[in-house]
Amino acid sequence: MVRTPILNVATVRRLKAFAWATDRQIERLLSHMRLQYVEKRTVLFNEGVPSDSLYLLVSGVAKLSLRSPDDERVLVSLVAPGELFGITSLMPGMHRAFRSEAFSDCWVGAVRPEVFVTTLLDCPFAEFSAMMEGTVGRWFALLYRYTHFQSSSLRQKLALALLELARKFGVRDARGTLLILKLTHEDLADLVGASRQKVTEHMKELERQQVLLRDRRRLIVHPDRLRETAGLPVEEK
Amino acid sequence: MVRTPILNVATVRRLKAFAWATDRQIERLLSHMRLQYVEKRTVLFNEGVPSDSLYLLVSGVAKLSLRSPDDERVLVSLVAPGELFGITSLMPGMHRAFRSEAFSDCWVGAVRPEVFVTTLLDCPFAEFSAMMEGTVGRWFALLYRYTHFQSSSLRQKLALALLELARKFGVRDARGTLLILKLTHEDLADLVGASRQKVTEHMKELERQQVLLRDRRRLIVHPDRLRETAGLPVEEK
DNA sequence: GCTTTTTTGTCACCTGGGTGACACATAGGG
DNA sequence: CCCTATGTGTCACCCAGGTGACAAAAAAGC
Repeated sequence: MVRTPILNVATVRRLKAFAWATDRQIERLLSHMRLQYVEKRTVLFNEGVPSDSLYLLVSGVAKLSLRSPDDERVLVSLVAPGELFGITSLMPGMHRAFRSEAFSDCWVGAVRPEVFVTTLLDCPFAEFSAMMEGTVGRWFALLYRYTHFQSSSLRQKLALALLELARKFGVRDARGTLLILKLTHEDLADLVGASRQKVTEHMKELERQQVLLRDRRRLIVHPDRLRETAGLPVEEK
Repeated sequence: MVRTPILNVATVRRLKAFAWATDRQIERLLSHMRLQYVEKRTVLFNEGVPSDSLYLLVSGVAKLSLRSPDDERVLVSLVAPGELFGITSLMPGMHRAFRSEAFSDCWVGAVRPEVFVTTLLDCPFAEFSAMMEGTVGRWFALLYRYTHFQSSSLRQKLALALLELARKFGVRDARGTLLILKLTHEDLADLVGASRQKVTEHMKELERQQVLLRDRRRLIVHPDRLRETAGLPVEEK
């Protein structure tokens, strides 16, 4: 039988969580936290689902992972006791970026993000949340790209990188999405961590497959087809 | 000659920056923002330096990069007009994670992070900043690892991953830093995106080189030597 | 327009790391 | 304590992508 841990201010301090908060704030927060036992291998949340809770790992080890194009699991990170996770819940309408499951038997505390923010910061959740999105949302996109790079071929990495560029620098055009930058193959190579030569080869091939085309030194891409060659699930934000 | 752009509420709205803020807030923010022209290839800040400004890209394209072990530049991301960058300044005492330079001629607005936060959120900077660190600081460490993976050999990736694990799960021990987890080579392989077999080979070699040792199924690592094999600059947080 | 510099396209060749296969070691459960 | 399942060590072989080299094509100066 497993004994339920006691979750009080002292425990939280020992875990070095919320180091910046006062005892009173932590007490209030704890009163809204539901503690749950999660058995090894159990999935706490899956990537892509709406995120409505923020978690504190009390004991054990949790694991964040994602599914790669060829259906393998990429282990993104291991979560240590005292760490907060499920942070997408702090940004408005954002879905889970990773799957979380128990790497060993765990005790986990869950709170609603609104409670978390208003308790520890006394500022409306909506404002904080918008601020987070405006500032760190970008980093998330980056992390997303890099974690997906992990198990991708060069072709897929290129597609992923071009998709990000299309989102940032693309304008609609009769023939697709026009990237308003002049990029050399070398720039792209630096972006995906490959050699210039191979990038040239793959770009040629992508052009041949009508995934993109070039008008002088401007690229026009076809996001849907890019998404397909990147091996991403059909529709995604 | 270059004409200085006009930076007013309308311009900011067109850039879709700070979409959540009111006109009054944006006006106040702008009154504290110093606009500067940055010529192509000019470095705005370097990785590792203290970060005391937050930037808004007004026009042009900026570039974030880092130097890899073998002294190559990894292009981490291209920044589009309307994006905020230099976000490490929002976390207490954090140093720049990347170098930022102008990819094309740019106009950039700079603000002090305290002004940014207090203007847009009306909450003390110190509190917001601590909150950021406590919540998204972790993601930064991840992004750091993944961006460094880009140009690393398997051996270096392993070292990087083990360093992160040591930071999270390590306890000091007479022989080094003991990781209080039972990890299989397969777990490590998933973490660095490699095959189990190769991980076995490299772990064996690292053991032979006294970078780490094994006590039953627990790892004891030597962070300094790991840092060395990871090809990281000598001392770093 | 002509010259210089920067990109692009394509080779041939090499190497780090993936794959499959299998023996051995270890750890846990009963 | 034994048996089974799970982890480790080591092969031989293959392939994606790196490297160097060089010619053709575009851009950028002038």
